[in-house]
Amino acid sequence: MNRYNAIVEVIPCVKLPRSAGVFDYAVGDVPANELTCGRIVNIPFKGKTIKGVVVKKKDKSDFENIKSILSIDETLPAISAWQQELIYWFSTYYHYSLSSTLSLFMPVPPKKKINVKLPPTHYPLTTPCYDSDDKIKRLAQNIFKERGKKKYLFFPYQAQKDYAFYCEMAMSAVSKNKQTLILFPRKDELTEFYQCLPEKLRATSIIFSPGSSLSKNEYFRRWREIKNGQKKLILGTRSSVFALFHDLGLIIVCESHSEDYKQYDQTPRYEAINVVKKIQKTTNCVLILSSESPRIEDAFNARIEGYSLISLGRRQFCPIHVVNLMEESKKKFTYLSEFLIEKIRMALSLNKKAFLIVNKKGEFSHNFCADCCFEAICPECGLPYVFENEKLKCFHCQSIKNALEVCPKCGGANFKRVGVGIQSVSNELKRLFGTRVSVGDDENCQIVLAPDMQNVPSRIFNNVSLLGFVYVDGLVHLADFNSNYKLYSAVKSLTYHFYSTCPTGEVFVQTFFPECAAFKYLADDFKDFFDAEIEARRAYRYPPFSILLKLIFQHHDAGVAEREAKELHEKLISKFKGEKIQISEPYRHYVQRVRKRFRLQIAVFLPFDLKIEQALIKEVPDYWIIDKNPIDLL
DNA sequence: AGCACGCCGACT
DNA sequence: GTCGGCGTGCTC
Repeated sequence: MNRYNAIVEVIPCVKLPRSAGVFDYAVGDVPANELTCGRIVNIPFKGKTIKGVVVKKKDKSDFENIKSILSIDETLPAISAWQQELIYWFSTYYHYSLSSTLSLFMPVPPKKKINVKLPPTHYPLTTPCYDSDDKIKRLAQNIFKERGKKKYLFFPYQAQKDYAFYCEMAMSAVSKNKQTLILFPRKDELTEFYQCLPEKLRATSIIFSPGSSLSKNEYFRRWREIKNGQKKLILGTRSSVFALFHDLGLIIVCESHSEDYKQYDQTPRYEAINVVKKIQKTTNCVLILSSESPRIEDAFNARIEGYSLISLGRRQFCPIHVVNLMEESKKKFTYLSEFLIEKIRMALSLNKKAFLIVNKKGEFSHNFCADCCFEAICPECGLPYVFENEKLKCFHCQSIKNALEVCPKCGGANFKRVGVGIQSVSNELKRLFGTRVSVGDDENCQIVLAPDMQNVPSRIFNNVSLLGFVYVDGLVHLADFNSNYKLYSAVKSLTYHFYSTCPTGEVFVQTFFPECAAFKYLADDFKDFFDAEIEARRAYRYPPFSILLKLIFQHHDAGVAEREAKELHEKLISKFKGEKIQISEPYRHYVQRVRKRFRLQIAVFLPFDLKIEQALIKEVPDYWIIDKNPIDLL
């Protein structure tokens, strides 16, 4: 086995644990000159035949019982150099094995060709197209003209105009025969955009996001169309960054502040934005991050790397008014300020709707025994029961329990229900304005309440003239490095969609904490919020001033989980003491049990030194979950 | 990660 | 006497 180049290193296309590396194979009967790096080959692996990618040729292997490559896959184009670089980067950056990373980028080809022709997913054309104008055209042309300038932060102006701008950009790329990727936070936003695509773009566009609506075969077919360069405009959600693009000229990330770009509940816990940033570096395509409130790390990074800031204009008369509930409550404690009530009354009198956010479900958020202060807690999740419909409900696990009649601690029967809830606000509004109030979208109601800011479809703003944030203070109480940003960006984003539909409307935000950074800068430029936030993060060495890792271990036995976490913590402390590394004590997740398992977490703050990071990760067993750049530390 | 192998408890 | 629970170990 010492023939020159007789051995190749192969990344097998299977999911393997973090610690797995590349695998050696003998060239065997395959013509060695065709076996170039990047070629996709069929290999025997664990008794099965699977695909793999050749990444290196060498003379000998340290491994004893080495198997041979079966054949080269002639039907699939090779993985190009920049794509290999991307796969290696992803693997090291997110501490995810090369094999697992490869299987993200390379779907399994269907076993045999099935010619089931599904009718093409048909979306009706709602509005004809976006109307572009000279200003939009000029901006789009300038971007492709400017030599050297590749990276942009785009500050949205008005949804229809911004969409027109994306189309112009995509059109320019198509005319240069380059591919464009446009990322959307969710499928809803994607389809909304797709519905209004000009015919010329639609003909060369392809929606690339896996899910129930897309069969494995269809997904593979589209993957190959993108890889071959047959389609030029790729629309997708988070995971479409794993398409292997043919000749990419442009990436646009819509609403880049969205948490949906981070896979925070499943391994690998990656960020689509960091992946496209890497793609930009390796392909040198144009990258546009679009958001009124870009992620702090993106804004910080943009400043360092000299991103250009662009926009179609500034909204002149669309302010956000902050209502100080602390002041209002001096007269009488309230979650509904007289100011806001008056604004609702005005909207109704003009036959307009009011859309209100109450970011707390149920009726009352806490149930106390008035005598001994015992609070009813969900035994499964450890979170307070919420009072709703005369019952106790846990909005985390959805369990329902009869309301307590006697206190289990002191035997008293004297309960008090406190705290805000969407139901109690709804009841209060019904009392004030009659029955024209609904929780959730209802055509017949003039006052519509919603429990969250993320899942609000733009069409809901039709005929709405007032957007009110009645209660969003919940996030302020959470002691977390990112909660100010979460709150600020969510309010900004919803306001943008509202003003896009209703430019003459008004926006009000109620809070007991008007001095909190999330509210203080709402009416100002993003820069003002950013300057305050970045200083806070610098002071505590939070990202982007360190690399933050959240290490997670879960087990159905609380004792086992605690012991395991303590053990790893001690090991890490002893090995990395003295380095520029901060390691938190193990702490419990804010939900006591996640899917019946106790969850322990350790937060690690690292310097920007890959060697140190990898040395630390080496000590973390495969069964621990690693969340790099977590969206919170809760 | 995912799947096979392996060793003990509740059944026909 | 078997079916099946999930603890341990391995993939060139």
